[in-house]
Amino acid sequence: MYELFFQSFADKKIILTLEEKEMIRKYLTPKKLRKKQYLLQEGDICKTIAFVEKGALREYSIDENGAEHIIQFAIEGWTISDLFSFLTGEAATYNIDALEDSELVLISKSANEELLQRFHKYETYTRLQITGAYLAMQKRLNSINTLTIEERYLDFTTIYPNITQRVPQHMIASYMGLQPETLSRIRRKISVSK
Amino acid sequence: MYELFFQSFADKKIILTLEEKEMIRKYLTPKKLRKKQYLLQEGDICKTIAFVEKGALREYSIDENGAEHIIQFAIEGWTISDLFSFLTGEAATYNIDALEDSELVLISKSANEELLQRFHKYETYTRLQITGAYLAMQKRLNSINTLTIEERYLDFTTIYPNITQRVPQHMIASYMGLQPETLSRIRRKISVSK
DNA sequence: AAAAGGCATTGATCTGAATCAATGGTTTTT
DNA sequence: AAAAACCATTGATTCAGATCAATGCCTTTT
Repeated sequence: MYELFFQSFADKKIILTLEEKEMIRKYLTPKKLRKKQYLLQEGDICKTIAFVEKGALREYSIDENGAEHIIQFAIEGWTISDLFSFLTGEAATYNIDALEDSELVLISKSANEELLQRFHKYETYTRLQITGAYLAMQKRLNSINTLTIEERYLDFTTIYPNITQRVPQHMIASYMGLQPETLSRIRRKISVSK
Repeated sequence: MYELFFQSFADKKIILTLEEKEMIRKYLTPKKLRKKQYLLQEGDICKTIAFVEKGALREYSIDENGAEHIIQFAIEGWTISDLFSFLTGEAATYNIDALEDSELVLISKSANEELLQRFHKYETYTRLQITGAYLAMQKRLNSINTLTIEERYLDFTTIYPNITQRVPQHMIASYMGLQPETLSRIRRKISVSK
């Protein structure tokens, strides 16, 4: 259990002994989520960071017109949370729900704090994790300003080839800040030119 | 010297003794930059993280049409770098230059690595720093998808009231992903409605 | 098995931002 | 002090993506 979670330490060159894994394991809680089930709703306080062992989730905000805007997908190996709410204890501005039946590893606020204090490698893990997330988001922001929509979609399909198969197209449009009709037309354009 | 730099530790509730400050100071290099001078050019390898003690800088990419796209401003108390290039040693994709005569504190790659290894509080500082940057960027990305341009500009002026006075308007347009003409019209619209 | 709901696609039209162009003011250079 | 470069603003026009609308397919519900 928690294979992928521990794998994500190894991916960052953080080597854990069996004892260390045992120790960390005590701070973790497994959780299964059915498709369409919420992990977090806007207004609630985000109590956990979730690591995805299996399945797929989305994080999104809802604007004043009731439209959803997806800011992140999370599949196997990804971490998802309303980090601002988690860290500050303020009401969440994002919703998180499952796009497929999913298996998560949850880290509570107290678990996170204790792990950070007591276990140096966990702080390093956290630092590398957030650094990677920062760089990915910076790249995404830059793509929005410098690339055409076609290029951005092709980028998306190469970076997340799996998600394209698993997630409805209108959600990819939402992630890209487009209307579903627009993404449909972009895809047609691309398929014609090939 | 380095007042603001050490202040940014205190802001994060990281208390440093005089001895610790002395120790850190040995890893830092001061640098002055004239207005319009480059700190980093696309294609070079980013050798340092820069903390701004005084002045203002911008970080931007240049697209295939030669247009500039500003992804970040940095004024007093901010940190600026092409983090991807710094961490991987690959060629930088961003340019950084000074918008005013500026005074920086530079942290080299080796200094960063040694500080991370030898001084736990520095790793914590780094972690909190990148976490704040991540949250700010996430908020910015969400604003792009959920707010009108007017709202985004008003947000910008409240979050960075100083930058508005110090930076040419067309650069703020670039940061927002707009044409200068469009931002000018938005501003007129806002001033009329008040 | 039938009905309902969700989804991708396509067409027609509208609209907000980009583009092109000109002007006057301000700052920088010489 | 004059010339040059830079910049914000305004007007006219264009265009890409949004919106409105309809259709057929597929999946889920009953």
